[in-house]
Amino acid sequence: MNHAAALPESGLLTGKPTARRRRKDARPSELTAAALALFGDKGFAATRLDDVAARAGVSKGTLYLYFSSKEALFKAVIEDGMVAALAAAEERLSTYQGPAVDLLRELLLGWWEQIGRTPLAGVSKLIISEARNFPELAQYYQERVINRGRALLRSALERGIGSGEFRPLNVEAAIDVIIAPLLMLAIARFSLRLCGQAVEPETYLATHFELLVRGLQSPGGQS
Amino acid sequence: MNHAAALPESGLLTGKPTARRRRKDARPSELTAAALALFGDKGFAATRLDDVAARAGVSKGTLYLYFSSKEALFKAVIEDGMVAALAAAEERLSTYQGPAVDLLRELLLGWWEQIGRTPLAGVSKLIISEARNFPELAQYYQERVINRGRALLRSALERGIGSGEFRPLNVEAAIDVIIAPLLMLAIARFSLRLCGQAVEPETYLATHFELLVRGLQSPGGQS
Amino acid sequence: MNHAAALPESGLLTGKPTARRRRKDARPSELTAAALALFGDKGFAATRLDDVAARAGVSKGTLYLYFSSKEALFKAVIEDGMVAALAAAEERLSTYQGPAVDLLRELLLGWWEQIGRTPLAGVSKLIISEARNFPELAQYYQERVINRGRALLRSALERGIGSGEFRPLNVEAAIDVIIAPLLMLAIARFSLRLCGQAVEPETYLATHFELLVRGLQSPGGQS
Amino acid sequence: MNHAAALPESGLLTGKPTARRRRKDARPSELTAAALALFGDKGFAATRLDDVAARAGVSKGTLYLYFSSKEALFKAVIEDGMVAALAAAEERLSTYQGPAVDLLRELLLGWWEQIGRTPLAGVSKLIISEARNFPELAQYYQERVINRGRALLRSALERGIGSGEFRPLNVEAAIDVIIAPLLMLAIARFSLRLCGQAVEPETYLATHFELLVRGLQSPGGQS
DNA sequence: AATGAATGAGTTTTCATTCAT
DNA sequence: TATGAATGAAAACTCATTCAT
Repeated sequence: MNHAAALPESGLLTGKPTARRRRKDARPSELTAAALALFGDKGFAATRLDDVAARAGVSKGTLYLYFSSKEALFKAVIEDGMVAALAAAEERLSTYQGPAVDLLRELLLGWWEQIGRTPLAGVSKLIISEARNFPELAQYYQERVINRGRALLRSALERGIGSGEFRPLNVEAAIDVIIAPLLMLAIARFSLRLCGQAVEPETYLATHFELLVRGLQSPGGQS
Repeated sequence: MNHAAALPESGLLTGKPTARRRRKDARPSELTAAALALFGDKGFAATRLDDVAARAGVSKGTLYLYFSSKEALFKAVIEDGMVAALAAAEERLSTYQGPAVDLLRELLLGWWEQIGRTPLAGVSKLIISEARNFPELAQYYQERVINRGRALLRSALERGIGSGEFRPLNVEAAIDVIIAPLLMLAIARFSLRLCGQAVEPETYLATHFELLVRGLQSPGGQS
Repeated sequence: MNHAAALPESGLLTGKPTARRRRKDARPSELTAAALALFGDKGFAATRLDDVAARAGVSKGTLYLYFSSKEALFKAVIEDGMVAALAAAEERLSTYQGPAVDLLRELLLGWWEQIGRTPLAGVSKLIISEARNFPELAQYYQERVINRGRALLRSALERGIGSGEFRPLNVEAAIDVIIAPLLMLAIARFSLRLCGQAVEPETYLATHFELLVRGLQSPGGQS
Repeated sequence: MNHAAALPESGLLTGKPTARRRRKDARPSELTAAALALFGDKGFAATRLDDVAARAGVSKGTLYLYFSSKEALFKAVIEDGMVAALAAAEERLSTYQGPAVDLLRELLLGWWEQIGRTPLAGVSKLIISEARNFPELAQYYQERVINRGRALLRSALERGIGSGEFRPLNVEAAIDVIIAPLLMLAIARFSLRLCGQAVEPETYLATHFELLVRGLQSPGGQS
């Protein structure tokens, strides 16, 4: 379902590396990108396919060459977003070995760099707005993206607790509390200035991190 | 425009305390309540007025006796939500005089009791989802509800910093970081289980508060 | 599914015998009548709902108040046609007791009077044209209408053979041969002048009957 | 316009008997054959050119190299069918000199062998279904095919009446009555099992012939 | 006040037709 | 010649809004 997978050399392999062919391979991701921008802005139901097509620079009929319905386009948008989000997470995941505090910082800043400040952030608002209208898709997203992100945080927290850096606490609840400001930052870009309104994202993230670290540290910690 | 203002005793005051009269006065808020439930669930565009009418137990035409358009109904839903939210805040605001930490706890728990766990929480998701489609309304909400909530938090933080309970920090950023987990808790009720999925709301809020207090406290504080 | 069933007194029974109510009850059969005329003329796919609505004197949206899709309308057309055809057959069926030859004449002429020369004849062309596109409906029609008509003919033939009026023959094949000219007469009204072109339907039917009776009679019969 | 005229030896005559050349010449009739199959099955409007192209093993664009529009393709299908039907009739027509009864049998069986049981039978259903949508074509078909077939039957009947084999009757009406079972047999192959359902085509035709001959014979005939 | 049948403008969807390759 | 991606006009379908009752 990920149409962006067309590698540069695919033309060579399939034997017809024409400009037209290259265009066709790129089309689906051009279309989902245009759709993401509009769905993220207006929501699924309020977005007209005419506008998606116009934004992508094609005619309305062309959308139907690649997606069988508006709903199929929506699903592809989310799925492409998931693939990209997972790839971004993959990169951040690395095999970090330092202190848990530093790992935590990496996760927060890495999320911002590779998701929060990119167009992918729109997927967050979209999923939140439309989850009830597309329950299976929402569950899939939950399992494949959200739970995976939570697992990254969980391992950082557990490592910190294990090493004595962090005090013992309810890890699951803490994960949610840590994620919430990130999601709100992403959402705010496509909605109200609910948070991050008065400050730059970087300042906001720094404050989040600072509060967090102090909140997590063991009482007799490195204060 | 605010139909929720119809207090229970309005019938008594106007001298016609019949069931019919009370019913008539209650109509608008019955309609906005039904609309809030559906708008919060599906979003504005995806909600049909047929369904709103059916949920309120009236005919579609009746909606137009009270609201001149779907958009007017939407605005009334938000405005009713604002009035109720402000009334709830009013109550919490009181003239609390104890330690800033206790005030902070009161704000968080009071929000949960009077907004987060009530149907009003749906307004949060709705505003987030539709802000871009109704910018004036969103701004109005921002000014009247969000900024007011932020002011409450600001005064608590500043009082704590002033008294030495809390360390100096970027207050505006901290406000956002404190609000985010609350909003996500509200949103999660009408969307994905994005957070609060594995734990009870009360546990979640307790963890949020605990992390927060430790994060805020002055280094040499009452540890 | 037969919307024409609205009896004159239905208004009384349901308590609101208003003109509007009477109209609503009559609508579905007005719509299927308009649809039959156009489907029979142009076929299902080539008929536009706009035209059906215009012929019925309503707007396109009104069609959707009564039928959930073009296909549902088509099915209602056929089903209404079936109900009417069966009612017509019912009447002809009576308890005829005379010679088989006379019964046969009654069946042929009765078919013409109550189906062949009425708008119901359009259903025959329609079913023939669209059977492959609506296989379940076609099978249902086959079972409920065609097989029932065949049964009527079968009993007439078997009675005649039993009484010695008719010579023994392959009854099933004979039924088909007898029906074919009737169907072609119906079809011709909505298609080419394939048969019955040069002669009046009554003359055509008389010739069919005459050939048939002579073809069926026992060699030593009533000559 | 008649592409079926490409005889097998056309390649030889033009001096380029390569497979490619033969393929090229055969294209139009491959396309009309594919189109006949689908038009006969689904009707003109419900058939997509995509499907015609796919069935013929070419791309959609290729259709337009040979036919300027869907309607032109339809006309070619009918015209090819007419040419083939007339050629088939030509053969049967011969200069038969025996008894009229035998001539009649030859016409019925010959029709079955050379039209009824071949794909040409599809043209009958197609013309019946689409006559109203293509009136000029229908009239052309009527004049060139139907009337010619009727003329064959007419001459057989008149010969029989002239020789005393058959009794005097309304010849035009009789022609229609004789043709109807043939057409229905053809139609049934592409539609409902309206007739011929319970018996084999050959049995059906035999019964038709038998009834017919007895129905036609003079009272004092060769019994 | 309340109803709900009717409307028609607005959207999605289809598919014959075109045309650059 | 052949292809198939792209188009856009036309058709199906939806639903906010109106209005006679």
